[in-house]
Amino acid sequence: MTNIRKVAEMAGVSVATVSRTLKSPDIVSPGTREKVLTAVELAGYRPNLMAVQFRSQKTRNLVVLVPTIANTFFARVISGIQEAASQHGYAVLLCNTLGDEQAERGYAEMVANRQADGVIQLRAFNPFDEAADSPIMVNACEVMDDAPCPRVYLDNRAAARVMTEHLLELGHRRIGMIKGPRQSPLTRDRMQGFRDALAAANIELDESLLCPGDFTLESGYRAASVLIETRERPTAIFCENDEMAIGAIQCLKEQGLRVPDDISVAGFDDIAFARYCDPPLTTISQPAEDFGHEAVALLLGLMDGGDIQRETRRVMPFKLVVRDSTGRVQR
Amino acid sequence: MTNIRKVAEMAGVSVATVSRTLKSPDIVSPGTREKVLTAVELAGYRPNLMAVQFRSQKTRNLVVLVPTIANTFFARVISGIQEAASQHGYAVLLCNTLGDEQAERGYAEMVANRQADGVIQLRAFNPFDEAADSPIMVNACEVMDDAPCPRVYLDNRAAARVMTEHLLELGHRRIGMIKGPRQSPLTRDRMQGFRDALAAANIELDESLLCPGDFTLESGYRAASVLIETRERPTAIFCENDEMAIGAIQCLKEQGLRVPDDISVAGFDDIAFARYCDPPLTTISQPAEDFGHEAVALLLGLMDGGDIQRETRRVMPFKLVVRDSTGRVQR
DNA sequence: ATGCACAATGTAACCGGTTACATATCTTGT
DNA sequence: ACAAGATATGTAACCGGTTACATTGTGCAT
Repeated sequence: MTNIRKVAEMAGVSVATVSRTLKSPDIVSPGTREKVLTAVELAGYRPNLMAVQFRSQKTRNLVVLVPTIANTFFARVISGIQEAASQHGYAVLLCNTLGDEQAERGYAEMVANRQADGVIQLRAFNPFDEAADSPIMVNACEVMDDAPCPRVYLDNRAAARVMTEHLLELGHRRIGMIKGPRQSPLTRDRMQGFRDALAAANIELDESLLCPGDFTLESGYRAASVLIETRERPTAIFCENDEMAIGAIQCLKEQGLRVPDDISVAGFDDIAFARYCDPPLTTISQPAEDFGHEAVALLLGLMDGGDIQRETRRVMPFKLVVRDSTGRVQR
Repeated sequence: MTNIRKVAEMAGVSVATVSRTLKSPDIVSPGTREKVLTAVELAGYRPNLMAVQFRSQKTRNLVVLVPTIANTFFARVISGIQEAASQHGYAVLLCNTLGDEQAERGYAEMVANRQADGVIQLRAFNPFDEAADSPIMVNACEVMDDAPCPRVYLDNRAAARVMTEHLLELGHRRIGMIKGPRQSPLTRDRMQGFRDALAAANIELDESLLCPGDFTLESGYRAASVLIETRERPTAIFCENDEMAIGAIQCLKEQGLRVPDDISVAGFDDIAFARYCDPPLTTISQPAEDFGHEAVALLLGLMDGGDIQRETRRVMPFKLVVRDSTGRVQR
């Protein structure tokens, strides 16, 4: 393989001159520059990035820990990360962890091992040693309450409250909820927003209308089948993501219920399918790609040792998108 | 940062002994091994992977070029790649190219630059210099006819033929098709399978029933709205992927048509949503994750210089999944 | 006791860039 | 004409592992 020494020999200069010609052309004389560049061309020389990385102790790789890439919302966030990263000359090492904490710890070690310069964690779990109090990490989407790093997230509580108020305005009083995994702070926050709205409207929450789910289509389907069996059926169901909402709608329709005439359904995330299901889904839209952009920006800032502190937070905006899956309550 | 020399000093041995203790413990005496291991522990020593990679000239990174990560089928393939790669100690560098050939060429250079050991390309495009006749690459899913590398793919022609025969058996004679992007060999092959089945049944193909699409929900919706305006409306529509089928169904229902009573719709891929749309979609299921596993296996074989040749091919199995979106033709 | 095989460990070259420092050459002001 | 500074280029150390080769030590056969 052609290396810098061979090129130097061909051009009749020293290795330092070759290196300088490629990195800061302005400090070598035009004549030598010409000689070196033709030699580079002739030899088809490409600097060995591994040597560069080794020397500079920077990989220009970012590790991204994602619970499931199969989730369309995460897929969009990753697109955003990828886009921002390559704009800044970073590559993305994707790690589909399926929530396996041991695997996440392993991937986080890639930073200690110098396979990557930093980590973007999309789940509320700290894969670093507790002792390390300032890991090179940014936590996005599902954030920890006490993350020792910058955070990018949605005000899930406020968003859930807005959606609940929308349902209340349509006259719904018995509202079911299909929740995410128990340990997810997303679930806790969205639940809290739901409670806030009910409390403000002086409505008592019927705990039997809270159903667990895990953000998959299947779990939404199963949860809906449970909810419609309750003694007094809810007139609306608020699902913590769109996949579960779509699963729920399918179940309701199979049971002969009309959406939204007999029962309203709301989702969360505004994935592409939300607009194309039947009926199109009322949901909360989030700027998924921007979560990715912002996470990368914070991580790069953190690595630069700039003014990004571990307390830094970015709260992203949301929007209530009303489509046809929610309607005025019938009596 | 603690390096091997510091550990050697702490343990009172040479750097070679430390290296050997960690790489082939059996060739150092138990006594020294003990000393070295405690020193490693004490110092919290982690070998600098960049140095290791530099020395060995192997990165243990694989580049994956994917047209859109937002496509649920590709998301599953990537899951499979990731899984197989990490089983073999490789990390995945994900590159969401959006079909930008310039970007793909740039990512392919990561191999020449030693940022990665090989490439998995999920699109029918050769990002390497034509001159390089054996790039370290495997082409999967959308494969080139003349790829200079191993291939993993479905017999799309046969699968499309099977689906078309299913529609013919249900009595359909006027069948529309929503195609993928013109330049995709997937489209060409599925079209060919479609033609094969019609020809075998002695049915002439009405070219006006072929509609272009681009594998997105939106394009399926638009194409369907065009198809139902044709003078003599088709009784079935075969879509080249599930996203377009779901978009099409939504359009048909909005126009007051019942699926499958008025018009049947078939998809391709069997994504998770296919089972949960209304009506559940008849489609072709592909072992998406296995495409990923197989692609990694071939790539590793290619890198080992084993018996994997550039002519090697793996044809993956498919299955017709009949659900409720296709039905007997009404008259 | 001598020689030989083999095991355990040490020494130092090497991978391929980058860059601090040294050296040589050319300007410019007095 | 000469000092001082600027400009251009070369030399070699360095990053942190790995490993060929050298060295030393140990056991065993003769």
